[in-house]
Amino acid sequence: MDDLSQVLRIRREKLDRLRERGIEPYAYNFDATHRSSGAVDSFEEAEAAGTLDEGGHAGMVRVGGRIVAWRGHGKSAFAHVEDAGGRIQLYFKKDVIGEEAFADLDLTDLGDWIGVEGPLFRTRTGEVTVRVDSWTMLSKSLRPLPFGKVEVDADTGERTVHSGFADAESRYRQRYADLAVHPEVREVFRIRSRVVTALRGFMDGEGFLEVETPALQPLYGGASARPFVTRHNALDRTMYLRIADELYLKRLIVGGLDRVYELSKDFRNEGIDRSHNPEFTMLEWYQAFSDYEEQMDLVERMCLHVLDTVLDTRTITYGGKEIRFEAPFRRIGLVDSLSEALGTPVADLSDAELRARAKKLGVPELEGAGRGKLIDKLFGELVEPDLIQPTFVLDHPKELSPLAKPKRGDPELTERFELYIAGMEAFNAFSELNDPLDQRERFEAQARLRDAGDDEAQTIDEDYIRALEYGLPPTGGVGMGVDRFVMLLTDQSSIRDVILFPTLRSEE
RNA sequence: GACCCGGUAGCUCAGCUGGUAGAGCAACGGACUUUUAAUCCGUAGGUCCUGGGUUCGAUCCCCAGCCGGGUCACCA
Repeated sequence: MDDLSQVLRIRREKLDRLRERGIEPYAYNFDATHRSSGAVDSFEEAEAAGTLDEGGHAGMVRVGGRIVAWRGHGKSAFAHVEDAGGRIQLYFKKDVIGEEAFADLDLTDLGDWIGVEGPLFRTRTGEVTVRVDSWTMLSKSLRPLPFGKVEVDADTGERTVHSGFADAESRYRQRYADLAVHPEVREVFRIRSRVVTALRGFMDGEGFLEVETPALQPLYGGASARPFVTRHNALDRTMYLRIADELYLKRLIVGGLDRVYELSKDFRNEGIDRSHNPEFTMLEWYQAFSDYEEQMDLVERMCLHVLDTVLDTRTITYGGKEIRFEAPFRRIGLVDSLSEALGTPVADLSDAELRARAKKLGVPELEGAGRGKLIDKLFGELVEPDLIQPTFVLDHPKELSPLAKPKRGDPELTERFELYIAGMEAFNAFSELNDPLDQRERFEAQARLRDAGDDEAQTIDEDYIRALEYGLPPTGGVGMGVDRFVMLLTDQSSIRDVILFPTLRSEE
């Protein structure tokens, strides 16, 4: 204990003193009658109904919470405790709770969980408060939480937090502390949960069946990304964590489950930045007899459903920009919009000319890039930054879309869309390629890319081709980055801020 | 992976041309029975990220590393 810092040592000493005084510092349960917000509501109802007693007290409540603020006044004290409903003020008075119970308050600290019982009243300054008759220790905190002091402007209600918990690294590593001291962080994850619930509700309502496919796979596919590689001992073979759900879900369409969706973690062994975490949440769905046109309508309806359900608005602010969701969303052709940006039809430009344009814009690493890649790069440079309002980008080059059907009337393109919102790709969809022979050729083209050194090119999945040979009906499929969508709805600039425990390097 | 920025008390930060460190909050002791960033008086609290180097002397300068943030690249 000598090697503990002063603040930790003193709390250990208080723990010992609690036990010496016969107080168990770690309780088994607490029978609360209200959450803090409900207690305040009950007081205001009594007040409105005129049922307060002469002293201005409403009925007894029992509330449990974490002590987040303390103001001692000698023979009395004010505190705030916080629970899932918010904060409520407590008023401890020596001649109400008794000498001994009041003295025991010396052994409490910010961060302790306590339970209190007493009637509610309104203080001179107007705050609904529990006048504590008795209190119990629920859990002694041995490590100080980095509470900031919260200043609330009486006129505007504006909250200012003084010297809070700002170190990004600590906040991610100790998310429990981040959540404990930041109600607004808790709110982000409540919204995340509601978004997921709304997505499920939408898919279920559209007649889709929620399914679970393997996360641990003998062969990975369905996207271009490097996988996490692991080993199954009993089978004595290499296994991969999935990078996408796509190929398994389409096997289910072959099997006759005509509308399926999966909401799950995918894993990609790539870099980490503000919009990428190695494990992330995808929603993918596939609908038989459908194509990408119909899926655009479905995506629009889904976005509006989630916004209506979770935020009750169709206008959001992201990074200071107002984003309006109004169906139909804008639709632009990838190649058409690029032609416009270039001032010359892309079709009239040779690969060499495209390469020269890209080089002029400072696009690096163009060696070996094919026409499709050049078009994609130029699009990313010239068009993408302006896609703030929800915009469907249509019909990507075939080379970039090995699982999408050729576009009707233009076999160099595919029937594919990506939905961009606030410059971020949030959805990706195809009319699914269901010609097994074409699919084999596409896989083989990918294999040639692999042999040429592209370790993100897709691998040939013979079992998937076998499934296609049995017959995949026309199918529309969509993948949605759930984390990114939550970023939009919660106005968070980093994916780490919508993932409870983002991937970090080891602390040691 | 490249570049830029950062790592000092439990938290938020300051620290001058190099002389082994300060503040506010939290904590501790005292005063205070309606406060709310409570107030007032006092006290204690440090692996200055790690390891080398330069120097009489390094939180500070140099090198290497670790961790984080940002930008770019990668991630169709």
